[in-house]
Amino acid sequence: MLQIQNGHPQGPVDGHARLRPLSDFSGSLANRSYLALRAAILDLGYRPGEALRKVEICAQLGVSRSPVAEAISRLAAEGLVDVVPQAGTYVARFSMDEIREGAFLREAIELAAVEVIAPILTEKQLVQLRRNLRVQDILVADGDFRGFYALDGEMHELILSFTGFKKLAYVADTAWLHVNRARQLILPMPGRVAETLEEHKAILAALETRDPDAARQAMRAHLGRLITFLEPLERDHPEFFAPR
Amino acid sequence: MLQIQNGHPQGPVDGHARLRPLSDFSGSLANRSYLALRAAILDLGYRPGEALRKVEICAQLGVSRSPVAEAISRLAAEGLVDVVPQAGTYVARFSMDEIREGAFLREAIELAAVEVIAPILTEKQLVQLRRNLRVQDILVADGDFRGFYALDGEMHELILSFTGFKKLAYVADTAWLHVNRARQLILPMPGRVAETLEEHKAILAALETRDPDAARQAMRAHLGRLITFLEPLERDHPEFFAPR
DNA sequence: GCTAACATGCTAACATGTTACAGATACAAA
DNA sequence: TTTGTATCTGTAACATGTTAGCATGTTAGC
Repeated sequence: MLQIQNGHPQGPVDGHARLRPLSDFSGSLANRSYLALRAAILDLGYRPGEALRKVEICAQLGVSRSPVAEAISRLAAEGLVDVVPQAGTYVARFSMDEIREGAFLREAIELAAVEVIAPILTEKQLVQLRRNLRVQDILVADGDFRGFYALDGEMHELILSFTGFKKLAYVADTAWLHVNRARQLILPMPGRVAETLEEHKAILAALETRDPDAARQAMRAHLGRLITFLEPLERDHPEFFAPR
Repeated sequence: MLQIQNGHPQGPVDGHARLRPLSDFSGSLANRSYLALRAAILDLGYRPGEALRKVEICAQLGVSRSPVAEAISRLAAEGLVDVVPQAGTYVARFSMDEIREGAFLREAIELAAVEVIAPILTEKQLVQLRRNLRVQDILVADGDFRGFYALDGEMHELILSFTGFKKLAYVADTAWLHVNRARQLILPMPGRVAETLEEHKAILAALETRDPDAARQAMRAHLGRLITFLEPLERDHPEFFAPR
């Protein structure tokens, strides 16, 4: 996928303890290995460009190469790692193109979602959204950014689930993966969090009017603002980005 | 993923010759096995609900279980097969919900695509579209439905590629997989093909005006018509659909 | 006849041995 | 110094042996 021409700069930072134990996850060993690796990559525990040593990972997780191989092939499909045949596996570097593409895809999905659900939202569903927003309010007041991000994600997930389509959230999340990884580099700014909350409220308000176009507009405004905070990243952290 | 509770009805139909040889494909053995299986499933060479016998597949393709296992895990991720741990792998049945979801996702992507490209299309890109449409015209006149479907796919691919995003076409195709499989059950109707051509022309016409809303509308009309032909399938071919 | 314990066959999941290629290094030739 | 070639190392890709869970058929018990 990505050609790495010469030398693979940084090796492991400390050589261990970046993977949570498999007992934290559920499912087959392959699935658990996948989740453990994915979490570590998204947390930047493995740094972009770094080589993944399969034997080391096997030892750390206490499993054989088979489940780890399957985990890595799934990560490759999502674009989180680059596999160079017969040579090595490397944590994918950021790419502003991929981030923009993920944002575009997610925007397409969420705009289509609010458009279809706006006219047919039930009172029960609106209650769920209102409750979520009230909690967001409290978390912002408390300065609990981590909690706020969780509720943020939940709100978007709720909206997608109201379409009745089951895999939509998965596709949107996969698209958003690179954005989420990049977001680790941005310190949460109190002002931005308050703004985000206002944008969420505007989305709910539009949905309450049951006007598809208004809902689209509110959602577009929200997602459009997000990307503006990501654009400067390439300048600020060039070491994590793929050379152009 | 899908719970199969009781008995796995139909076995192999003729037991062989449904897989094209690996030499027809390129890449690693795992990738080639994936492509061969995928093609066979989409062609309905393997029927929905049928069990996939890994050893048989290995023998037919002349490879060991490893590449076939990876191929199957990819197919499972795309929802084309259902893996029941320690029990068996079955070709996924159709599900009208999944078909609708795929259509929704593809519509979301293509509407977003025409919306962004409409104002910025280059003359060169328009020429590509016009040329594609002229060929479609000829193929319809010749009654070459197979060729027409190929050009149809190419046109949608062109439009997505003009956004500059690389994986968009892949996501749209994956979403469309179930629809494509279901489409095998519909005989091409000359009238419908001519209609489709007109819809394609309307899309190009809208793009030529560089009006995003007109382009959205034309694309929406096109994709919306398609799904109406799929809805009767569940009634006409209940044996291929998952029980509700 | 009906139910439940058990035995059997088949499968995915996992472990591990083997192969072949990419890439680095060393060195020879120009 | 540069360039080409041989070798050597580490890795993914592949092959195959092993384990354990599910479905089913059979038999024992009632």
